[in-house]
Amino acid sequence: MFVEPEQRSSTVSTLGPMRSRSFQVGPDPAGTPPEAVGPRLSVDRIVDVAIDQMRAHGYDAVTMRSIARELGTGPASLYAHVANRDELDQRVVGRVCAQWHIPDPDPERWDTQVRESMIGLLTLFRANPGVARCTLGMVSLDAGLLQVTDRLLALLAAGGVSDQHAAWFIDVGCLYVASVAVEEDIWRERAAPPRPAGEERFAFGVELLVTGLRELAGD
Amino acid sequence: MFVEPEQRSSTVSTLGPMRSRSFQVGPDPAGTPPEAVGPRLSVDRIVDVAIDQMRAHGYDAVTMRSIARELGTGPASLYAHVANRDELDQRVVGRVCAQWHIPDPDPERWDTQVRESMIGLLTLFRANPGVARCTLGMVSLDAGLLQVTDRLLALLAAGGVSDQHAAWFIDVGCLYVASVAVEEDIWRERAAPPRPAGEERFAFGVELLVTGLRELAGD
DNA sequence: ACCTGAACACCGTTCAAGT
DNA sequence: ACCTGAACACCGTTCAAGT
Repeated sequence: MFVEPEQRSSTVSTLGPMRSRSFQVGPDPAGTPPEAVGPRLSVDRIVDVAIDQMRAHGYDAVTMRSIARELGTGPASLYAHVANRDELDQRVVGRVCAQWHIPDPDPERWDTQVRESMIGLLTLFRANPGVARCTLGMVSLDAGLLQVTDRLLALLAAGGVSDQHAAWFIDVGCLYVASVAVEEDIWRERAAPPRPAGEERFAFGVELLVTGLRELAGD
Repeated sequence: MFVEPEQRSSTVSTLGPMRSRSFQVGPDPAGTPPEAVGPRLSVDRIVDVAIDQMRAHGYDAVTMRSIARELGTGPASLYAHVANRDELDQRVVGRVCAQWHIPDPDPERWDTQVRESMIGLLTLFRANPGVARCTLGMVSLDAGLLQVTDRLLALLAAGGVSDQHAAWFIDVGCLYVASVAVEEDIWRERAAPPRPAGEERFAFGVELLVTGLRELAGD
């Protein structure tokens, strides 16, 4: 399991160590700080590369060293931008989950909306193989989900779910989705065929949780 | 994160490399093969040490090298008994889950028995910190649970749950229990106080799953 | 068959030094 | 402040050699 020489797409790989300020294009009015035109390293660039490498080669192939290599530097340079590997993984989850769309609550069909949201998260993990594995080391998925937690809480509140139950449900639900995604990643890496009836199995788990919640909120 | 000199309990640490056949006690009739009296290394001894070290120092502190060190040999020696680290982790889970007690089905209160079984698994993981983390790399917990899966299926059958739903429920249920145990391990390793209301939170998840199952099995 | 020492090809992280 | 080379203290695994 190693990272190949990388004939990956576009821009990133063409940015060698010789990139300099003189390549600047467009207006550069008086006070534009240097960072605005793209410093060699940044948290965003590091997270970008981490996600790209996970998608291309799987979670295990991504290391501080492989990221640094692609950015044309040594591993030590990354530590000016992220504290350690754990923080990097957390930021990767944050970046991906920021794309998670949760609808405005419709009290008539809040449970369907919850089901759809959980499927949406799985879809996101499937589009970014390896990222789900980053969540396993985290104490709680919530840390990477601050942005969307409020919208999820609103959805559940529309169904009459108490704040406490809602918080616990989000915990359990995200844990379930992430676990399924991690399993799928492992199968994919072993080049095993996707488990038959995988979709039904996932739907059943979602159904268990939502039905349980509807029932418990009813009384 | 390193393994301390080990002032661990009883027998294991006193078995030095000088252990010899002459310590044999009891009858040794004609044909007893040498393995019967305890070879220096064996899968069981390796798994024993792995579990002991996880309990004492956490999952991350246990490596092929730390296990070999305690057994008075080098890491290469372990590979005569286990194929790799993944297989070792799987055997650790198998050993611990073999202690999982699942009651004979009582159709009157099958759902309570399911609840109690899930609490029983969490109790087992709590008694063996670090072991839950071994399950995360496994494709499915089932691999380490062959022994008890049949008894769980019987329990669910007594509640009128279909075989397919039962299999899926066991998957989801075990995944949930293991995830909660892993979270608790991480908190413990960070010396953080156990999350307040942790017990209630776990019970809520169990309740979601069992209520959902009862409802879905009802129709 | 079982065990070993030594090596291979890696890790994450630190640190003094440079700009 | 940001970046670097070199080093530290590890990993899992392999392999030729021993018994």
